[in-house]
Amino acid sequence: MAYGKCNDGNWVRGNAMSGPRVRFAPSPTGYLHVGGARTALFNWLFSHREKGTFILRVEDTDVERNRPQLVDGILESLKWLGLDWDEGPYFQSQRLPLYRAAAEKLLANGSAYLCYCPPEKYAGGDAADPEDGESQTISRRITRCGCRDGQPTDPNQKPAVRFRVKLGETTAFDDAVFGHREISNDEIEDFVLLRSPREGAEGALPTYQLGAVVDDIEMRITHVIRGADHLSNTPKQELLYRALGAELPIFAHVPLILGPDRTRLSKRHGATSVAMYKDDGFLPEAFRNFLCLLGWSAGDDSEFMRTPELLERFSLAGVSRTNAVFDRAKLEWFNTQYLQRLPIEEVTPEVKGELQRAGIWKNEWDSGPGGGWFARTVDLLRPRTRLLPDFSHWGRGFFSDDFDYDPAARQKFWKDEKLPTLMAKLAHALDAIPEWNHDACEHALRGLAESEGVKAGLLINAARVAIVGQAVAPPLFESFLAIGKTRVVERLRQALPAMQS
RNA sequence: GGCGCUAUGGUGCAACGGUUAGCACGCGGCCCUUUCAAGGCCGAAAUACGGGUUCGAUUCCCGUUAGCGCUACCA
Repeated sequence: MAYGKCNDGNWVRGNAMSGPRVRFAPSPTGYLHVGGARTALFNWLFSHREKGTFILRVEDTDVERNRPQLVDGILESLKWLGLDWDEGPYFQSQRLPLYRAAAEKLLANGSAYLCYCPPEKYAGGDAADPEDGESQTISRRITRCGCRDGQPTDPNQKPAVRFRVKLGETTAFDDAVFGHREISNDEIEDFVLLRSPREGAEGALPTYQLGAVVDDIEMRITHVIRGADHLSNTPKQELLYRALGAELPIFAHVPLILGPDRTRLSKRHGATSVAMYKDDGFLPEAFRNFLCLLGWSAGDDSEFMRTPELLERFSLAGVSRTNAVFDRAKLEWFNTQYLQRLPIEEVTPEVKGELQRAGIWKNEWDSGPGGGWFARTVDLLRPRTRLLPDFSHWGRGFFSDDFDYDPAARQKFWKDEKLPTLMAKLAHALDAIPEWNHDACEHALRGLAESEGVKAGLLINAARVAIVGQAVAPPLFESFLAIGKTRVVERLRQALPAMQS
């Protein structure tokens, strides 16, 4: 082996002069999905851990399926996740001459040949392969047509360029995650390098195999960290590296992320795009922490790990080989943990963003005396929050006078018919408090309960619904302080009519 | 169909020849209590199956099964 593991378990070349170079190469056929995000995260962690370079490359060679406008969304999602790159984004669509030159070289040295078979002959293999398992058993076979031996099937066709796989040999490589891999070349088809030029197009487009390898060579990628769906493709790429006279990078394939039904995660599983999680109100760091633990572990029981710790502990050696199911419940748990455990100054900006989205943010909370109030209020609310929108939904009454009474809360805590009278008295008693503090409020309320012969809980629960419209809220007297005397008294009085109905 | 990869509670991970198989999420119960969370404690829940190797297999080997991947002029 030309390389080995260094102390921390990460694979590096023995004589690496500078740090490793890795890349994340999404293709703009959709949004950034969680599987891609996890791959990007591993690359990012690895490159930072090893003081290397993280390159972003957009693989947009499939004109048919490409949606250029999706690129921005992908970049945005990466940024939201905090996965910044050092180079790029490079676009394969702007590097076409590179791939064509490589194909020429392979043609010239006999590693490739022109294939004149009509594309339809091979295209649509999946369509012809019935998912239902009924009838026709189309066994797909390894493509080896007459063109390989210089007998063009149809010289009138515009040819594609295929790689000439040397039969009777074995191709092997060492994967940093899956270990030693070996396959007989006889199992590898003569894969296409350059697609046949289409009508009206200016030239031939490369396939994934060619594009990825040429770019990885040209960009001097040292570690290819990507999804395990490429494990079976790797021998082909190794053949390409050799035919191009390039040194092999270290491959590290990471297991796939599955849906709850253990099939590959896809749209029908619901939220699969990173953007949706952002919209749902997850914190990027919580999402990162969760994602990192899908297919990787620090080797012990550690779970809650902030990014610096992840950076410190990440290693390819800790990557598992089994596919993992994406569990939203656990993601939410992580978010809850972050919402509660982060230093308050790290969560207030996020809450500010949420309140802005909800249209109830006031600039006076930003700094000065008001800033202290905002941070204290967020701190008061956060033990009961799970996602960011909780602040603007059930926490709305703390920031806005415009809130509704939750029907279930009214139903539950406004049942007692004495309540309107009691609440009026409570409002009066609170209004009379000279110094608005926790104990004074509690004193006033409990005193009233005692003199009226009712349980304090009755007043507490009813008052809570009256001041914030919710059955769920922080402890009442702390809520009183956060909302302020004037508003509390006002809201108590305003609730009276609703309480009677 | 062919080739390959994988296999620990429902889920994510630990145990890398010897443990009463550990942790976390979720679930159930209890405590706390001013609602609801959080937190604390307790509990149910797993080595896919069958053969080997070994004094001893979750762990190593083989087979079966299942899932997934590749088998495209997609990436």
